[in-house]
Amino acid sequence: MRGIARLARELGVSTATVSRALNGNPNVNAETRQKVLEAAHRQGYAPNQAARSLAQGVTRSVGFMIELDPENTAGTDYFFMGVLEGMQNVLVGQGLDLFVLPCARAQDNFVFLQRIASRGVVDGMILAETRRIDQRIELLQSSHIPFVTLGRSDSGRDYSWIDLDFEGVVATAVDRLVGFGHRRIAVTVPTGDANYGPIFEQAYRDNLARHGLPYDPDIVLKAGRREDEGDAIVDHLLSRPDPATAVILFHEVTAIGVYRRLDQLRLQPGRDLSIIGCRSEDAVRFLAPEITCFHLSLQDLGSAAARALLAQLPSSARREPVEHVQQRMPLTLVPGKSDGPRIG
Amino acid sequence: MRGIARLARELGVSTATVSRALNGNPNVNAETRQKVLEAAHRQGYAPNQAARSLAQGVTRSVGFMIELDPENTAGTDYFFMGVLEGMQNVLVGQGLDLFVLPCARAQDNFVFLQRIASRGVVDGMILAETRRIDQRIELLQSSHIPFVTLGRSDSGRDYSWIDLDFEGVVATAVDRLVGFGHRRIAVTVPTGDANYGPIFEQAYRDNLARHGLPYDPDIVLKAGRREDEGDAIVDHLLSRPDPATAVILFHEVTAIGVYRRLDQLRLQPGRDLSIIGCRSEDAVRFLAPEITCFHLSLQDLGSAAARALLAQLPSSARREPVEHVQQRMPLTLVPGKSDGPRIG
DNA sequence: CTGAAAGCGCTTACAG
DNA sequence: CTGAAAGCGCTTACAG
Repeated sequence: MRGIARLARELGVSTATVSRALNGNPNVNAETRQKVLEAAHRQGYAPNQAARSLAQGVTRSVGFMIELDPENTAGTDYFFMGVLEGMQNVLVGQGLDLFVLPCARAQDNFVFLQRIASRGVVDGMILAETRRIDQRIELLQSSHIPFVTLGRSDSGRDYSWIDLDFEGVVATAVDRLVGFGHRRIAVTVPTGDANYGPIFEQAYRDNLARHGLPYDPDIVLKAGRREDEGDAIVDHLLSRPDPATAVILFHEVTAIGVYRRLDQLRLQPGRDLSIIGCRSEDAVRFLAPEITCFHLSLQDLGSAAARALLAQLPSSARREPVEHVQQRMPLTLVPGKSDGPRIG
Repeated sequence: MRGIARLARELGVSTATVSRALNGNPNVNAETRQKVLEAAHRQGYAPNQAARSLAQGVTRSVGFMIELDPENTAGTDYFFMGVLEGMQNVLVGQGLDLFVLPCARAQDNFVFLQRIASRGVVDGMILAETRRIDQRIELLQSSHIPFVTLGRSDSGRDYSWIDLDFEGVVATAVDRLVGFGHRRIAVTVPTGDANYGPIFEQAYRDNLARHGLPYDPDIVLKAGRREDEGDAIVDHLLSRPDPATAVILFHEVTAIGVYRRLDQLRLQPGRDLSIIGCRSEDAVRFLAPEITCFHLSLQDLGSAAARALLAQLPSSARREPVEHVQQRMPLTLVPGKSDGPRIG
C-alpha cells in the first residue's frame, strides 16, 4: 500500500480525511488537519499528480509552447528567460505549474500542439510567435482549451492575445525622425513568418503616410536577427541614388553591424545615419554612441500573458463569460545619441 | 460517456480492445486494429494522459529543470535552444514528451524540484547548471527518479552527467599560447555558483603547472557573461607591473569589450594581447580579427543528455543494472587570428 | 467533522 | 483474438 492510503492507515483516519486536510477543505478538525499535515511533511508525501488530475479533471498546469527556430525573437537572447520569469511570478502564486513545451524544427508545430491538446496534459496554453495564419488558434478553440497568444494573428476570433505595441513604437520613431528633418527613413523588417513582420511593416507604411512621406520598397530591408546583417544594411542604404538618412531597426542587435560598417566608412551613427532600435536588447547596450531604442519589460509581458490565461481558467470563481484580453504592451522611448538632425 | 469508452461503444468492441489496438499490442486482429485506428484518428481521440499515467505508473515524459538566472551560461545566447533541439531529436523518437521546468529566481530550487519529484510529474529529470554542492542530486537519488545532470557536482555518487571538457579546452589553449611563447597567461572565470567555475579555474592551474608556469591570482579575473566586462579585463591586465600577454576567456562574449578597449588603446588582438575564447558564441562571430575559440555542438550536448537519461528509464528493455554515463563533451579548436606569437 | 464508496479514464492480467 | 473486471491513487458527493 502506498500513497494516500498508507498515510491514512498510519494515521488511523480515512483517505478522505487525509485528502481534505491536504487540500484545505474547511470541514476538517483542526487537530486532525495538523496531524495529517505534519505526517505528510515528515514523509515527503505529495499526492500523485496523475491520480489527482484524473479525479479532478484538471491538471493545475499550463503549457507554454515555443518553437526552436533561431530566426524567432523568442529563440535567443534573454527574451525567453525574461518572459518565463514574469509568467512564473504569476502562476506560482496560483499553485499552477508551468511546462515549457519546445517544438523542434523537425516537428510539425500543428501536430505537436494537437498531441498535447488531445491528451489533456495542461489546463491552458500560451503560444509564442503567432503567425499571420496560425491554425493552432482554431485548434485550441475547437478543443475548448483556454489559451492566450504572444502575438496577434488573423486566425480565430475573440481570443486573448498580448503583443508588443509595434504601432506605437513605429509612430514614435517616425515622429522623432521626421522632427529631426528626416524624409528618407528606411526600416528593417524581420525574416521568418511570425506575424510581427507584416505588422511592423504596415505600421511603417501607415506612419509614413501620416507624414505625407512616400513609401519606397527599396529602403525596406529584410533582416534576420544577426549582428552582421547590419553591414549589408548600411551598404544598401547608402548606395542608393537617394540614400536614406535614417533607419529603424526591427532587430536592434543588427545595430552592431551597422555601427561597425559606418565606422569603416568613417561615418558616424547619429550624424551620418540616424538609427533607432525597436526593442532594447542587452547585446547592444554598450554601443557608443548609445542607441535610441524602446524599452519593454519582459517580465511584464510574461505576467500579462499569464494573467490573461488565468482569467480563462475555470478555477477562478466566475459567473460571467470570459472576457478576452487583447493588449498591446506599450514600449517606452529611451533616447540615445544614435539619431539626430539630418545634415546636408 | 467519453474517452475510450465512447469510442469502444461506437465501434462495438471493448475498451480493452481499443486500448490494445492503440498501443500496438500484437494480439489484435488486423482489421479490428485498422477500424480502431481510423475511428480514433477521425475523432481526434487520444488517450487521456492522466488516466494513462495512473494505470501504467509512468508518465512517458521527462523534465528539464532550468533556472532563470541571467548569470548562468544557459540563460542567454542560443545555448538553451540548441540543447533543447538536441534533446527533442532523441526523445521524440521514443515517444517521450519533454517538459522544460523553469525555476524562477524567487523560488528555492530545491523546493521546486522536490515538488516535481514527489508528485510524479515526470519519469526522469535532466538538471542544468549543477553546483559544486548540489542537494538536488541527493534528492533525486533518494526519490529513485532517473536523472542526468548537465555539469558535474561533488554531491551524490554514481550518477549520470554530461559536461563540457573544460580540462581539454584549457589544456589546448594553454599549450597553444605557451607554444607562441607566452608565459603570462591570464584567465577569466565565471561568476555565479555553477560548478564549471571552479572546474575551469582548476584546469587553468593544473595546466600552468604542467608547463612550469607560476600561478598568479592577480591575473585570474572573475567575469560575468556581459560584453562590457571585457573593458575592465583589458585595463586590469595591462596595468599590471608585469602585464599579461595572453588571456583565456571563459565567456567568449566578453571578447567584444576586450576588442573594443584594445582598439581604444590602439592595441591589436593577436599582436598586443592574445585572446582565446572557451566556447564559440554567435554574438562574437563577426569580430575582426577572428577570435580563436572552441566549437561545441549544442545539439550534440542535448542529445547526449537525453540518451543518458533514456538508458536509465525502465521502458528500455534491460536486465543488467544501469550504467551511468559520465561524459565530457570534447570541444574542437577553431584557430582564429586573435592569438599569436608573443612580442617584445 | 468523518468514513464508505463511487468514479475519474485508462491498462492489463486473467479467462475463454 | 477478445471481453469482463480489477486496479492505478486520488477526490468528492452522500450519509451519518
